[in-house]
Amino acid sequence: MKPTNIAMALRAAYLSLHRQTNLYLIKHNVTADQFVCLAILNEEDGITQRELSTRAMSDPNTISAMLVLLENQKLITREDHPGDKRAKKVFLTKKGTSILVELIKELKPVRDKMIAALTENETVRTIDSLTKIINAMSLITI
Amino acid sequence: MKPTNIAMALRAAYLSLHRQTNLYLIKHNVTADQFVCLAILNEEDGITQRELSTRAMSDPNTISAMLVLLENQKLITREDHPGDKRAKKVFLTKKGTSILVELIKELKPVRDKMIAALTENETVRTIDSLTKIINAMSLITI
DNA sequence: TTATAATAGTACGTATACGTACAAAATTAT
DNA sequence: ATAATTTTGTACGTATACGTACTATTATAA
Repeated sequence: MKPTNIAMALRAAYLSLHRQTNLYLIKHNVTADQFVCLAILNEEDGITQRELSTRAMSDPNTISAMLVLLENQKLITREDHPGDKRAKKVFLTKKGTSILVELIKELKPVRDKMIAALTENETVRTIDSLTKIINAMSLITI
Repeated sequence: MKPTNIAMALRAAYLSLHRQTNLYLIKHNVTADQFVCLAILNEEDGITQRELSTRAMSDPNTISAMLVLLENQKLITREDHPGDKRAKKVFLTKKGTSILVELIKELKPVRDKMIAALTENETVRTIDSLTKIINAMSLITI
């Protein structure tokens, strides 16, 4: 598998990673994208949906739908924002926090494959290059 | 925007590129993923849906649904495979071929941003690293 | 040759991506 | 202070991602 251009390489790499991640998480009834949300909330609780969508690189509509599902599974809760009646603050529940620990364990083989695939230098350089692409493609710069 | 790990960097870079591409193509009623299919068919006509799904890194179900939409727009046609009654061969129509030319023109700003974002060496190295990730994440190696 | 397994494609269901449109609330402009 | 604009979140619709299940066909095994 050798993509001819960087766009197809990005597509193939992202989709492959996404599929692998979903495969390892499916037994916990959590998707790769839901894992991203849970992990972000684990870093900082009580952020707004807007902030969560920014950090997760997801559309606010998508976050809205995902949070309904995560709420139904009792992995997160939402509270009215005290200072802004439009906004909602999102919190990990105890169940969400403990499941996240399991998910992280479950994903160890994926992390290991990723670490084995690239040297440390390559990893740093690749993140650097991807960051440049992200900034170049940023919608803000239109 | 500086992702902390390579998984999130990949996610952010791919989604950003995908959004940019969709933005530039929407006026032609073609999505980024449909563009991928059209471009692959332009390289080689008459391949099966299975082959197309492999090259596009898409699920056969997804390809099936996309081809219905592209067929409705008269951008592709499908014929029974002469040697395999299960399979279908996919072809670009004249309209599909000429629209693809327009789409490629439309995407010039995206290509230019991508070229400006990385040096030639960086681009080569990034494709190389992404290829390693693709192979590491390949479902075949499970 | 007949039974079994594998393959190509589709139907259906759920999750995600995201556009448009909307209501409620907050911010800014005048 | 009031009007105009922006922001937060949701509802709805279409496209994509992909699992499961199914039919038809092909390839393989017995």
